[in-house]
Amino acid sequence: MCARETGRRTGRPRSAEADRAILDAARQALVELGWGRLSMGDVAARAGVAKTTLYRRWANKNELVVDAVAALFDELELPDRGSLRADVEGVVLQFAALLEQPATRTALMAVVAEATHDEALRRRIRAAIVDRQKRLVIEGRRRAQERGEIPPDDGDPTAQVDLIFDVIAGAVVHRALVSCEPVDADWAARFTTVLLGGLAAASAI
Amino acid sequence: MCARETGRRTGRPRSAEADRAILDAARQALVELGWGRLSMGDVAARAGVAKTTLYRRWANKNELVVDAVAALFDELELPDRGSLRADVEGVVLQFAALLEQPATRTALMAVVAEATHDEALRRRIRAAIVDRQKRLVIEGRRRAQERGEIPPDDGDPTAQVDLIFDVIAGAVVHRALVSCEPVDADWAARFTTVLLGGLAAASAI
DNA sequence: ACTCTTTCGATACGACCCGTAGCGTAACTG
DNA sequence: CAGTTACGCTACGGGTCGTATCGAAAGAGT
Repeated sequence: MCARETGRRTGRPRSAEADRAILDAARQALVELGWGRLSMGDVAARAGVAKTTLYRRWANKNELVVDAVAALFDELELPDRGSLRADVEGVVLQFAALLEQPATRTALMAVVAEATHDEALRRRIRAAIVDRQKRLVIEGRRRAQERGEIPPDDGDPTAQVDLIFDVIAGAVVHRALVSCEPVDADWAARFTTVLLGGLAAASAI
Repeated sequence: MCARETGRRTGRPRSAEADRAILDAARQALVELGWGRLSMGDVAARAGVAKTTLYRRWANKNELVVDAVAALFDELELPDRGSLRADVEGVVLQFAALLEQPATRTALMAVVAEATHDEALRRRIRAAIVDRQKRLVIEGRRRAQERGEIPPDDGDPTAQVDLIFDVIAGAVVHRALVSCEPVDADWAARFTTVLLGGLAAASAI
């Protein structure tokens, strides 16, 4: 989205090191200053590059910050822990650990807030962050079906996947970012009990 | 937080009409422009007052916007609909309707994002918005216990109230603001089924 | 009526930031 | 070496924040 590949045959190549330095500087500045007080000049100074270099790669502040944030969520995974309950608790704690890092927390809230009145930014965030994490729900469901813990699909599972995703991500984000209370193993266990009990009741209809 | 009561014995009184005009203008500007592009000069112009008048009442932009937002959540209520399920569905839809208003949506996200790196603002928001809404959960629980739908408390119900609150508010906020999909009667019904089933399973332990 | 106190409107101001433009230089290619 | 592109640097216009200043207005008390 920043460096063109086609038509670039000669000339001084872009510094990949500068890319990393800029994104790191942007994340660091976002943590320390927040969205409003983050300035492009400051990011450039932290990265040790000129401000014009930032604008050669990203069109504006929003684009740069979103790119800096998107990479933070790539580390989420869903290792097979042997049972649906363990998988859910595992991903809840993993997600919570990510949100406990000030970088991720500040970045996510800032980006979501900015997207509230920017449709293009909203689409970009949904594609880069939200839809990507839904894979975790889909994968966990598939494993649980293979284990026989939940019944196989009858029809389109999209609605149920969306509901589960909103409940998990919503509850964790709300507790971590709005209520500002810890998402520890005890909370994860109680939350998982509610979620699995609820899904069992819902599928029994 | 703005008008002092002690020591104010004489002089020209503050215009209460200006207060309302400023808060209305701030909400309107927040909807149209978002946090980043909302300017104090613009709010002053919309309200028909001088910019200095804003700074005489609020220390800075954050304080003004938070005050403008806090009032939006006062309209939430929990009418008795006769059953726990109906009460939950009612408050979910009511909350969702509030979040569907661009004013509330933009304002909430902007304020939460701003609070991520501002401890004082965070405390203010929790006291003014979060803790206030927990009353809805406490009241709904009490009614359900009186009806015999859920067992009475054994010990401190704080943890369960907090969990329920995070699940309800988190799921609704996440669907409405992050997933950007509608919270309609169908979704509310399915969500309530999951929640009540989960609570029944949790209390059966 | 007169004074005192406080608020109000209007204007100007310094500081900061965004995003752009121009220029000379560095790095890489054929 | 010539051509092309990225880079650092500087400067700029436009906008905003928050403050300062000053005269006028609106009440309260005597």
